[in-house]
Amino acid sequence: MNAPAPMLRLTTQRQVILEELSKVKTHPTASEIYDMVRKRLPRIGLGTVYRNLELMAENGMILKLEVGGTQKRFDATTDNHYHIRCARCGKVDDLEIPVFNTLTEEASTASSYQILGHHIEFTGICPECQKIQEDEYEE
Amino acid sequence: MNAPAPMLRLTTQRQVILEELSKVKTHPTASEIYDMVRKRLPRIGLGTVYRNLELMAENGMILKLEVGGTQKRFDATTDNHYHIRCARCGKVDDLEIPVFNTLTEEASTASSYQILGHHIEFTGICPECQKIQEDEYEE
DNA sequence: TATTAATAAGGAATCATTATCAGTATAATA
DNA sequence: TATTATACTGATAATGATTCCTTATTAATA
Repeated sequence: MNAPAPMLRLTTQRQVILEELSKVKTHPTASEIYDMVRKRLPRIGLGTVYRNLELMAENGMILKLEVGGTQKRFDATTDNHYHIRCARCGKVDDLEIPVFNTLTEEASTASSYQILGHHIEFTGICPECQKIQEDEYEE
Repeated sequence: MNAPAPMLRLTTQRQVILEELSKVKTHPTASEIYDMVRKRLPRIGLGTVYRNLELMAENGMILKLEVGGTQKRFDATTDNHYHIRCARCGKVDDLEIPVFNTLTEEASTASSYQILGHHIEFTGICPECQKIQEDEYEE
């Protein structure tokens, strides 16, 4: 059915993308990663960044976050954890609360889907944007 | 700061969009809603559908789902509930498990964000796609 | 080292969504 | 009811994110 997956070469581009993504605690979008990587590889193409993020996500090397907002975000930490997204600026951070492994079982009994996993996304206002909002009130 | 919100007129287009969205239990995308509405209003524009879905979401009449996948989805049921998305066909269904209101408080203590809410999205394979996968194995 | 398969870069193409604008419909009120 | 102000529509253009395509490179290995 599926063609055999080609072996992944560890090219310079791929390595740098992975390194830069691992450096940050945020969850950058493809074009943010492109900007980060371009400082070290000025001739890299945006398409290369997209292709490799996709390939590495398929191989479980990184996580592609299917969160709200218009752009997909990527994460070098692959173990399950939850996220919080700023409703104002769109930034995504990790949330340090334990993962509810029981949720998947609970969902299995409530649904005819074959459950694969779950993700919790909180919405809020980040500290920076809280400040900006306060300033706006003062004007 | 913000201009006063204009009053919302209940135009035919708006009414039909709301009616069609209320008819279905799924969570259609804007273009799916466009197709549904066009059977009754053949001359409606796609932009009108987008504009009105956005306005009605701002007014709390419907829910704009910030779920994974490339397209936004809309929901006529505005009370908080969780969703499950098919990893294969992208369909989104409701999940009948109770909402964890305590989660928001828990997140508040774990984060410096001002928490507004949360959403849980399960991933799985819908019954239809399970069938298709079984058929593929037999070949 | 020669072969070949995966990969890169660059640009075109696509898809979803938003913005613009000119004309129309509706509500407010004179 | 006529006038005026404003919301709204439909068509189309513009934008933004992502994917696709083509040709040239590059890494693995025979």
